Amino acid sequence: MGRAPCCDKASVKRGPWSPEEDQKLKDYIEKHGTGGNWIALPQKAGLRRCGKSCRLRWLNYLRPNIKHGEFSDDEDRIICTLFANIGSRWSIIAGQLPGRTDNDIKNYWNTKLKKKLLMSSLMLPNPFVRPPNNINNYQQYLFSSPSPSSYSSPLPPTLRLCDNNYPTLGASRSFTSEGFSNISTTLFNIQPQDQVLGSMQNYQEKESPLIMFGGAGDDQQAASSSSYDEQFMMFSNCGMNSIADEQKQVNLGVSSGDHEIVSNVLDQYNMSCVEEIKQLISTNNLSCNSNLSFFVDENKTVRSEEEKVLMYY
DNA sequence: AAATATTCCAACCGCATTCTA
DNA sequence: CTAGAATGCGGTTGGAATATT
Repeated sequence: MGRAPCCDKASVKRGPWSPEEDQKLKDYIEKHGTGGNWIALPQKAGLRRCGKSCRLRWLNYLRPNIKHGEFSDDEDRIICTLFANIGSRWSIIAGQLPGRTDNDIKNYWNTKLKKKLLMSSLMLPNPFVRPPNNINNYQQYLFSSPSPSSYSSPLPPTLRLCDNNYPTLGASRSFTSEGFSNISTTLFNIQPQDQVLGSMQNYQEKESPLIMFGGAGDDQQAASSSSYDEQFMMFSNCGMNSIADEQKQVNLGVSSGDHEIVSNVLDQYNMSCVEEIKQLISTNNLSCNSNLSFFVDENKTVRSEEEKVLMYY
């Protein structure tokens, strides 16, 4: 038993509003107001529409002083700050932005602002502060951490390293119609003051998968966001999930066919546990965009755990 | 130029809350 | 006080517009 419909759907017009319908609704409300009864309004206004539909059309489009078009930086900041604090309470957020409707803000967030945020990493905890040592679940930490409103600016211009200082190797190959080219590598020695995302983006050929050794946390975000189609591999002794006990961790985001390149890089740089890792890579049937994590525990046993590398979207 | 994919947003849907008889 | 109606809200979707292949 579902809820009774608010109107007879068969006798009511649906879909986009015509200019004539808009005019009728506008004229009626300007002359008589809503009368506090949306259900009765369409009939009085001579519209074959559901009352709910009329209400929505009026509130989101026809009522005076509705602002359409580009959102300003200030509006972005307000939306970001409020979203970080109260989540998707669109009507409350809209209340802080004169002329904007909840629907408009919701759409803007879902289609544009969220992506913008991802790139600027607003949703990460303050990158200048290393996470506490006693966390064992980085994802939990991330989502429960204090709101990013503690930022001096809600939209930091770039990511930065926290207080780590890892030599970081980036390796990439270009992707052409002939297939993948030979691997090329670059060694970064990233200092805490370096702008990681910026250097990654400068380095990374736009359409290349990326392999990275070293780095942690936001380096991983940088790798994922600056790599082609999410194809990146990251080998780190300080990963997203095991900062607390300082287990070695290898985070991999690999696409199928990458086994060879991984092996080559591992050989070339004489990583510890190379054999175990290579074994895991070859025995796991890695598919495109799959993400695996490998942990090396105190007994130097490599353990694999399939998990999504954290992405905030 | 055509086909296909992606983006965007107005509108819909159904649940939750508030109102009112 | 209570049940049913009305309204508010946020997630989802259809399809037009635009971009890409």
